[in-house]
Amino acid sequence: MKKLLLIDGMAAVYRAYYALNRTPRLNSKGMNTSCVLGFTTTLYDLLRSQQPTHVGVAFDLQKPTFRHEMYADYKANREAMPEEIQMGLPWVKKIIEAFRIPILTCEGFEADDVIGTLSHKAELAGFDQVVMVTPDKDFAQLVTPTVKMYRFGRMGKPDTLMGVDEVKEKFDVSDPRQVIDLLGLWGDASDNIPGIRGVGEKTAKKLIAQFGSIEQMVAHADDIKNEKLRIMVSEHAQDALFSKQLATISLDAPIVFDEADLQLQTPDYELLRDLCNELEFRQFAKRLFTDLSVTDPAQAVAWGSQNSQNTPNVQNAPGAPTLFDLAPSVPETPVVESRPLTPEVLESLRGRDIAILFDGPTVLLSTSADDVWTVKVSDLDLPRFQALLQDHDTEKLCFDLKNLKYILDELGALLRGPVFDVQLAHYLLDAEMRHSLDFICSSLLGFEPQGSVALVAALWQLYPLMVARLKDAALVHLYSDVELPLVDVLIDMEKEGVRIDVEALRAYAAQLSDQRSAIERQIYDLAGMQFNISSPKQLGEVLYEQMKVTDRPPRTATKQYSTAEEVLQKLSDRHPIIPLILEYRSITKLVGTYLDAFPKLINPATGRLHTVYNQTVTATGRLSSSNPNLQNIPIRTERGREIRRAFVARDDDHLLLAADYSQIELRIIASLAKDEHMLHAFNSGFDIHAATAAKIYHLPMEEVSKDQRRNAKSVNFGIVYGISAFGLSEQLGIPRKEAAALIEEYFAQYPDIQAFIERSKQFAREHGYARTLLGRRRYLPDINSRNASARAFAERNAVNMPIQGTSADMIKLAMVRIHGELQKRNLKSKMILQVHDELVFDLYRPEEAEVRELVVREMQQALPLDGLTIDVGIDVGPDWLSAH
DNA sequence: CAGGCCCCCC
DNA sequence: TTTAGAGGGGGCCTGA
Repeated sequence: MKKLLLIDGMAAVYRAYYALNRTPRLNSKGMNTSCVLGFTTTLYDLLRSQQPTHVGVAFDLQKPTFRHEMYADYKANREAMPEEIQMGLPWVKKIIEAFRIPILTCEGFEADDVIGTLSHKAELAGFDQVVMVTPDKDFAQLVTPTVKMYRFGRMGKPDTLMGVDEVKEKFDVSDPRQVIDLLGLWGDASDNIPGIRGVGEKTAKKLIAQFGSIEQMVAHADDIKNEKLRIMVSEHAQDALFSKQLATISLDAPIVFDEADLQLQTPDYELLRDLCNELEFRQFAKRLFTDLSVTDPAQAVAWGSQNSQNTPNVQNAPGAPTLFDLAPSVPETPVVESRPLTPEVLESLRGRDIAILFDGPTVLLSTSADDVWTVKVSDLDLPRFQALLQDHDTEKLCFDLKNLKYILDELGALLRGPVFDVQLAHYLLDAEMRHSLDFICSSLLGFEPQGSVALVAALWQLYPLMVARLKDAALVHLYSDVELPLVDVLIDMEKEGVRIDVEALRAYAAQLSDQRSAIERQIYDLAGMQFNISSPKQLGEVLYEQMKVTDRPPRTATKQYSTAEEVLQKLSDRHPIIPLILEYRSITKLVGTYLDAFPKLINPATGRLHTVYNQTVTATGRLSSSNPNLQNIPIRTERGREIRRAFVARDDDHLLLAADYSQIELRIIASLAKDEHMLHAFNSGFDIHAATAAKIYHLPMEEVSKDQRRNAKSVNFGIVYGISAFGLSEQLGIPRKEAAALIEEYFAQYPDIQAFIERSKQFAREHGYARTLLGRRRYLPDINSRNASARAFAERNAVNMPIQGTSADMIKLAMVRIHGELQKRNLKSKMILQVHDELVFDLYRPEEAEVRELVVREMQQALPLDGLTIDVGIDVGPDWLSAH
């Protein structure tokens, strides 16, 4: 059995870097070792899991290759290699040497070609198995029964070992070697390889299958029946052939296949140990030590010892066990068996901590990673189940508590006692990651549990991990006192829903639709043709090709014609059709997104509209709302605002009450920055934007003009978002220089704000994350990036997140308290909506005074800010519009 | 069904 | 030569 493992060295280094550098690893000398450590463990794990007999790591020589010229654009735009990787590379090479693995290079060719050529030659030389380790799907072209592709997963996706079957399934091509034709034709957006625009993946597949290859297709392009396709293929024939050439991996690079050289050797333990010491890879060294001790206690004694004389010289000793004779150290997916959840078992589980998971019609309970019971919901002994869940003294472990409670609710079961929600905890630990249980398991446990039985068992492995990490990150308070109690609040709000005046909605929709029809006709008349106005593609063609409303058509990031509102706004006096299109768009949006959508979403059982609040979506800690999204109901324009009239109180005994934080984000900045001027303006009840204008224009407040106030308001907003001169100039429609001057004057007048912004960035640079007043975190891995735009993005987030996130913390706390008070006092008024800085209630009229007082007080006191009082505006009315 | 584009909110 | 260049969201449409 001969098995060759070929690793793309740079790809492994890059991937290691991006995977680990979220929390940069610095050793005591200040060296960032993330990519070296990641590479080392990757290499080690691959050797352990793949158990090859032969191995090699391929690198580019970083010299011009035959592709360089063709790739010129791409190479020029390519992001510079991060400094950490540059520093790490020599160490990576030392590690590879210590493992006694040959480094494979070939002048004029890239690592891909080295891997391609060697895998091909190994196959010809009678190897039983070749595994190519790479992130690149182009390698699918090389996969055969002998050659497999071990593909690094991209962000959050697991690695996969793909053989012929998987490649076939994935690429849907009968002969995997034909995959190249598809890739060539389609292009690869990530590498800027030109494809054929206008021909999609599926069409390409069909065409290639029809002709056999790209070359054949191009040669016989005239035979293509579909006119559009025929033209596309003929016009872009060169692109297609070129793309194929770029994406083709060489199988004949001038590199010698030396079987003896590639043979797996016993590592140079002494060198490895020294490297681990020098780099301070304590965990890895410990793992190596432990693994070694399994096979050979003599080695275990030597490993990690400072005295190198104790290191046994096992190098190439015939018959000596090598490191890689060991079982794979990549955690294997544990096999968990479940037992039937009988009434007797249910009874016996009383008093135990329970993990609960539902999988469709099945309920799964577990008391440890090894003990799982399942039963069909229909066969469940309900009374005993209910009794079990209501035990005050036992802990309930779950995933997605809100959803679980909905399911239990239908069964009439109530959850009591302490609860732990793995998903919610994971959200607090790293909000921007994915929060599916599969993903959490593979990223934190290193394996993907197969099936729900394994998943419910995995909860017990995740639980201590999450608790420890919450403690380490000082997130326990936020978890226990904010997010977890909020679950019940959100459930109640969702269940309450809001009443909609469907008739008003329908009448308004009809009225707007009539207006739209008239506008539509005018547009067709002006264009001289009918087309789909809602299709940006068609609209772009009509405006810029047919009508030529401008000789410099604006483009989107993907080179399509842009028809964005902002763009059309600027062109609006070029042709009368443009204002009509904007009008059409605005009406279509209102009708499609709101007026037509709401009636369909009204729950027939309650007659009310129930949104879903998602607690684990946003990067900053805000909630989001969907189905429908009730956080984006129009208010800015007259026409849009009307929609709010349809949001009405429950009945004649009720009114809607709306309470909102006034200028909360600016207040938070003022408080965090301890800016006296701004605090004073707020505490004196000044119009904050006018006060700002007065300062930057050096005028008394009374003399501030409307325009000056508007400018100041934009700067204030800009501060929240992470200001830039460009953004401000766009926003205000003023030259960039003026915008820059405004910002400069702002900072001169508010030095504390500027200092706060700098502090926020500095904190993120030092810690790798931004945080709110309550300690909520957002990780910013790009904060020290060499890529200026990535770094700038991270810096803006470093400033914005503490502000937006603190505001989210505040209103969440207020919601928990208000909900608690309403329940405690047994009030009939209900909290029904949250819109980031606003809460809406179905107010029972007799309770108006009490609820007003309660809501304002709790909102103000939920999270006191240093140096200023928090202002809450409050109003009531029969509908949402009049409650503003 | 995903991705692009667009537009509504805070 | 073109675009993007202020944070956070969600929904609709197209094209396959």
